[in-house]
Formats: sequence, structure tokens, C-alpha cells
Amino acid sequence: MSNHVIAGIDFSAPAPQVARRLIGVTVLVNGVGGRIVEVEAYDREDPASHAFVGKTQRNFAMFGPPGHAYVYLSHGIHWCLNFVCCEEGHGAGVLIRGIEPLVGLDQMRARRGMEDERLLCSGPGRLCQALGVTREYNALSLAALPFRLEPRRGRVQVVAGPRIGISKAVDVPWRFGLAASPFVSRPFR
DNA sequence: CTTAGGATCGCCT
DNA sequence: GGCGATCCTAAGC
Repeated sequence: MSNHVIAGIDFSAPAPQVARRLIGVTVLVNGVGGRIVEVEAYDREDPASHAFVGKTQRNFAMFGPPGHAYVYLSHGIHWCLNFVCCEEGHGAGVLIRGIEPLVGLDQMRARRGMEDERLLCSGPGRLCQALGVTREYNALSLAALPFRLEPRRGRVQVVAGPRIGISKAVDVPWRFGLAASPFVSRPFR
């Protein structure tokens, strides 16, 4: 049995499975956050994944224990948050791409410098700005503060499609979303 | 509504 | 030295 269960999710499972189960889960960072509505899975044997080239200084957290954060900087501007999964050493994760803002709306608006609720956390860079996630959160456990995960209540309808913003393995349908949510970064087809 | 271009920095070759 | 799991703005249709 695994002891990598947080908010009802076994993070030692394969990335696509963890990704699908994360839809509807609430994530808070220092008490600010909301419900996850969009994620993408990335695996070790996946040309689109940072882990594909093996363990490096940048991606080492992906090869650490599951249920921890992997935070990286994209295009020198945007921080992006991943949840590490599979067994320790495997190198897989789930990119958090969209959150429905629920707690700490004022702080999110201040950090983002805008009012529109739909644009606060719709996109991996946007949600990190809204939640205040930076490099300092890399490799931290999701089971302890500043993170807090809460299980989803009831059932959710999950839709899937190809991932966004990648140049390899563009047809792999490892992007998952909450059906009909207005808070996804781009609509599902 | 869609698209093109620029911003800006750490990582990898 | 090149480029990226992105976002914003401005311009065009």
C-alpha cells in the first residue's frame, strides 16, 4: 500500500490517472486558491515532458517523491506549478493549468492587477501569479503548509483533449478539464 | 474574434 | 547561444 495519498488521491499512480482525478480538487496556497478545473499529464517517456531528458538541476523535483510540487519558470516570465506523481525516481507530473477562484479573491486580484474573475487563474502562469507561487515552492510537500489540498465532493464530468503549447507528442490526449467550466484557459473541443 | 510579435531569464547543448 | 509545458497588447479583419 502506498502512503502517498493526499486529498483522496494516490499520487504514486500514473500521471494521466492522477491528472483526471485532480479535476474538482481544491488547492490552496497560504489559504488562497480554489477548485482545479484544468490539468495536463507529463510522463518520463514523453517527448513533451521536462523529464524526458532525464534528471537535471531544473527538473529534479519531478524525480523526487510523489505528492510534492515541481515549480519552473517559463519563457523567463511565468512560474508554472506541477504535482509530482508515480513512484519516486520515475519522473512524472501533472501541470496545473486552471483553477476556479474561490478563496482569497481580493488577494488574487491585487496580485494579478485585474478584476475579471475568469482571468485570475485561467492558465498555468496566471494561477501561479494569483496564488503567489514562485521558485521557493519547488519540491515542497503538498501535504503541508503553505499547500492545502481538499478532496472533491460528489462526482464531476471530466473532458480530455490534446495538450497546449507543446511541439512534441501534440496528439496525446493528456489534457483534462471540468466539463463546461468557464475557468479553463481554452475550451475543449 | 483572431493573430502576430515582443517580453525576459534560467536551463541545457 | 538558443529556446521554451506562456501571457499580454495591439492591430487587422
